[in-house]
Amino acid sequence: MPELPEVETVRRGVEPHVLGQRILRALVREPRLRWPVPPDFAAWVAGRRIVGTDRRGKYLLLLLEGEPGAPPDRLIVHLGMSGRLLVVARDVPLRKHDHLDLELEGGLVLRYHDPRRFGAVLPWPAAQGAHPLMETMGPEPFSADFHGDYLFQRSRGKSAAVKTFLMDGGVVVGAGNIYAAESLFRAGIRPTRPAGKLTRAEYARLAERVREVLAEAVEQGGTTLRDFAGADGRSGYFQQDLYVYGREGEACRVCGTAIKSLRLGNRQSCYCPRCQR
DNA sequence: CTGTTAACCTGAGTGC
DNA sequence: TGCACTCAGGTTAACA
Repeated sequence: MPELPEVETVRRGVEPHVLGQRILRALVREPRLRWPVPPDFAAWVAGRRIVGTDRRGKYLLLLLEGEPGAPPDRLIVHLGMSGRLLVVARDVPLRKHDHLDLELEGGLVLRYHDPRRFGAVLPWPAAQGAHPLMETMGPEPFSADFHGDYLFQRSRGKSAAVKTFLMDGGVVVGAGNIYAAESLFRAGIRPTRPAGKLTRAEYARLAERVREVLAEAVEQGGTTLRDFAGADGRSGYFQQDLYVYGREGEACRVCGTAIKSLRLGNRQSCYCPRCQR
């Protein structure tokens, strides 16, 4: 499910409900996520106040009040492929795969739901410094560090397909299968081109389109194909704006040519053979 | 080092 | 209906 726009949509949906709220109690029904929820998790979060939210790549962060004067601890939430983080009333009945609840003092519950359990909920004390997961990440697409020249430099000597390169979280965070395909379409670049062979100008275009696509998708509340929902359970709308993803065999919305599909790194990759060279 | 593949897990869809 | 099979928005461990 969730690439950067979906995670950002969830963050924005969650934030107003949780800001300043104290977590009264945590209930872990199923600790077996991508990484196990540690046994002391409930004790670690109980009584803590949520002082902020943040996002790094596809990771949603809840900032928890630490010792006075100390930086906030973090609760790292990853939605994997099928995860949801919902704000619900306390009496909303449990469904299958509701793995974890954070009960807030105002009466609401932050509920983590994830059928495939590819996601994670991890406590991360500030005293432990940066999480290893965040250490190896590339720049945020909306940061000043992300631009065409950066992609150009990073890609030199690489023979891997440009789409694979773009989806590598060590290069830039946030673009998964949908948005990599859409960005490449808008930039007019074929996903199979070896990353090291693109020109500086092509990367300038690509960086711009990556930002554009992600920004539009955030604006639309993300893309809902199956599993994704915002914190309020509602769908996103960006699926209406897709040019290539999931449109194999359909007519290109720009030139009418049939959209083609192939597999790159075991991922379906759709493109327009006429618009993308 | 780079690049590719399989694996993690459940559910939905398809074809027989 | 049911069974076997394929595929799905992410990430990483294991391999060549």
